[in-house]
Amino acid sequence: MNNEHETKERLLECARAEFLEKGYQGASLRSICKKAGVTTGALYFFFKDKEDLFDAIVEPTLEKVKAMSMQHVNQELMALQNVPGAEEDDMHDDRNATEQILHVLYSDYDICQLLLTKSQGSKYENCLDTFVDIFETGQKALAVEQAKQLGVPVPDDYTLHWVIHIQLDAYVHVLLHEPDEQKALSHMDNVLTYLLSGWMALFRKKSE
Amino acid sequence: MNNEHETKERLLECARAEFLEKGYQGASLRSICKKAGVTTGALYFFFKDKEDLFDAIVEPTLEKVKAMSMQHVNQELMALQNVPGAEEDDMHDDRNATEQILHVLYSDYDICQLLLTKSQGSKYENCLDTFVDIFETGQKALAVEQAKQLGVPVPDDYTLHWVIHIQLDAYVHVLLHEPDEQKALSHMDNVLTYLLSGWMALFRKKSE
Amino acid sequence: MNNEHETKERLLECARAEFLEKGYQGASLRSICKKAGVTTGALYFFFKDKEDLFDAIVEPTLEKVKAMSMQHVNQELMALQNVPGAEEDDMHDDRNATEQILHVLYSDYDICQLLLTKSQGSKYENCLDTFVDIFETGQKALAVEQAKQLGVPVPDDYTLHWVIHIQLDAYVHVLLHEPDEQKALSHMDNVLTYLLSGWMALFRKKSE
Amino acid sequence: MNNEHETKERLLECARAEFLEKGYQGASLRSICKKAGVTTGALYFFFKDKEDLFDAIVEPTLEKVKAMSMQHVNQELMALQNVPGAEEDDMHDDRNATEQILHVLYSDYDICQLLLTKSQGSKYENCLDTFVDIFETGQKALAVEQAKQLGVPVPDDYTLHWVIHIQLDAYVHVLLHEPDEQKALSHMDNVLTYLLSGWMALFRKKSE
DNA sequence: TATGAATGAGTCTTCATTCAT
DNA sequence: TATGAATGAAGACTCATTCAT
Repeated sequence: MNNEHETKERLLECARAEFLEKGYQGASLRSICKKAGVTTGALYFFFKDKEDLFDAIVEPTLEKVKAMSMQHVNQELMALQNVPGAEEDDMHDDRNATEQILHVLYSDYDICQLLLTKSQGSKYENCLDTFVDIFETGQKALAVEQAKQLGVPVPDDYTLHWVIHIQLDAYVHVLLHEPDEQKALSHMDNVLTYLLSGWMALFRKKSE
Repeated sequence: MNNEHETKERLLECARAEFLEKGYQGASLRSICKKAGVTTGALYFFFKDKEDLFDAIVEPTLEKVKAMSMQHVNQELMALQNVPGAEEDDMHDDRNATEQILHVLYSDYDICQLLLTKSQGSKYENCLDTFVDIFETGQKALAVEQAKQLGVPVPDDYTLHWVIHIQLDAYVHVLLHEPDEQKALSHMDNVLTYLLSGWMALFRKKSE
Repeated sequence: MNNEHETKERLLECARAEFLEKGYQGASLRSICKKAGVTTGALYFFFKDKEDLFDAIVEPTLEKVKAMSMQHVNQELMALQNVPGAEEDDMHDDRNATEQILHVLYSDYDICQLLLTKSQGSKYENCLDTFVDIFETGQKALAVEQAKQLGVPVPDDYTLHWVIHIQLDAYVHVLLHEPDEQKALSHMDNVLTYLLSGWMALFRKKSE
Repeated sequence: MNNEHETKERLLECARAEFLEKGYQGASLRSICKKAGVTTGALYFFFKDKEDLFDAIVEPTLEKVKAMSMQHVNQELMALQNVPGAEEDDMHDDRNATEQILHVLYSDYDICQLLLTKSQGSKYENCLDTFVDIFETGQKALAVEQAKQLGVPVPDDYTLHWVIHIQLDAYVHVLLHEPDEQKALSHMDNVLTYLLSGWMALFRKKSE
């Protein structure tokens, strides 16, 4: 009524706060509406149900992150085909990628918190798996290529799967424990070293 | 009634199943009692409230794991003081430690699931942090010692903190995705290589 | 908007479907509006409230049937005064009347369903009584005349009242169980025999 | 608490009143509880849900009437096999049967009202059909027998089905319009004459 | 004519918890 | 030890209705 969708925005804001505070299951629509200064009916004018409200808060961010992830994977795949290239560049690329990824994640800081730690009971409970799937293709291709060049066997699927997980966990962890983007980035430098070394170790000849 | 604590045991068992199925918040005490064939009053004779019931299920395991963790840390600390020792032994020790740790975790398989994925809303929501704290002391001492021997600066606290996390995450991940203990152990071999390489990379001279 | 009363018609149509499906009480104005592709406000422009909407659907048919019923009663009354006539003609007239009545009822088949089985909670809950009242006058006159001619006492009021009811129930029953008008009519032939015999039995001398 | 099931009884009583007043759909559990002086939780201790509450009120009566109906049908069937007997006795039997049936119905007067006019939306909406089914077998056997004796064709199924309906409707009608059992019975005498004549008319030779 | 927004009371139902017995 | 009974607040959600625009 006032101006464009003011109430809806207020509802979304209050809902985000409530979900962050109490988690998806613990959140109360009543409480959200009270904070927003409207009746429950108003909420149901804008949103189909609790899940739909959560969706509205979380989907845009999720889509953004998903799109970015796919783009990164595609770039990696293309780089692999064209220039079977220098390691230093890889490291440099990784750094850039990390910076971009972190930036997107920190742009929607609390939405990410919501998805990662407060979504139990909603359909986003295991949304991390989606990203594992996305990165898996790229990582596998990389592993195959690298193994060929080094003349060693390709690490088994389970291990590769786990490596993706641990890399994603690095982002999750930093996001969950370091609220400042700059510090997060600088910390991620060390982490990348760590992860890269680990990754290389998978391609060492067993006999050595 | 029958013998000593039959009812209590039955309640605990049904509660565990319910918590596993629906999570801490989603679980219903009524439903637990119905499955156990008693009335809610009976439950409240044995347990103060919902949280207390969850405690009773989860605490013993948690204590066991905590004790074992502390013991491992202590052993490591002692080993560090006495025998500034051979690397191969370290690797060997790590393997042994991993085996023991996995065994304890898999002994109480579903309690661990409960704690790691179904405790949102309870005070155990972030119980992993406790273990990070426990291992942190040991890991720091190790880092200091190792840095001294290699003549490089000690990695910063944040990084060390994160390393612990990633190591614990390795256990969490395997526990969450591999129900078979033997397979878990064999997989962990690869993972250890990965983690150890990452760890070593933190002590490489930057100039190199 | 488009042409004259397009929206109103669409609302009426959707409302009829909803009332038929869920009954008066179970029907939802929202749901009706959604199906009609308008907002609730639009509905309230055309109709005062839920009852008024139901009225609009049901009244025309009700009036039509009421008018026809009164006409039949009047014809019967007039026939009674003029030609204290032949029985065969009666039967023949009855058959004609039945045909006409059925035709009107089947013309508005689902409105009749609505009134007879889905109007609980509305003011039409007992609309059948109206028709009992209408036919009662005619039937009583007929009974008096017939009793006089046969020299037997007139059946008591209660019985006469009931007879009307049972005759109407015959229509109701056929309407509710036989969707095809032709079959309904042919079935009604047997029923008329039945009803006529019953009616005659009320005028038999008790001594016989 | 007070004495045996006092609250439950009070709930049942208030519920019956509310259902009678507003119908199944219109009744409000809140309102029932308020009248009974308990909270909604109490109601849900005794009854699973709204339907279950309605069941508890209605089932015993329904079972009683059903049992009695089946017994009557069985008696009729047996009488048919043994003594292909005197008509006057039949009439007499019918009278007795009617008396018994009416007595059972009037014993639970308002439960019957509930079932017949206030059950829309519940699973008893069409409970009358059950009774049609019950009586249909008996009536058909009777029709076959009678047709054989009189040397006329058996009336078609549809007509027989309708006859049952109309006979049951007689009970329904009297129950719905005459609150006094004695008056109802005396009225039913006339009705029986009517119905019997109608029934006989179905077996008259068409040529005559 | 009709929309979009909102109300407020109401729906049935479930919850953890209590307590006399 | 445990039951049976009950509380009271809250859960998500739907309702018919209103009204400024």
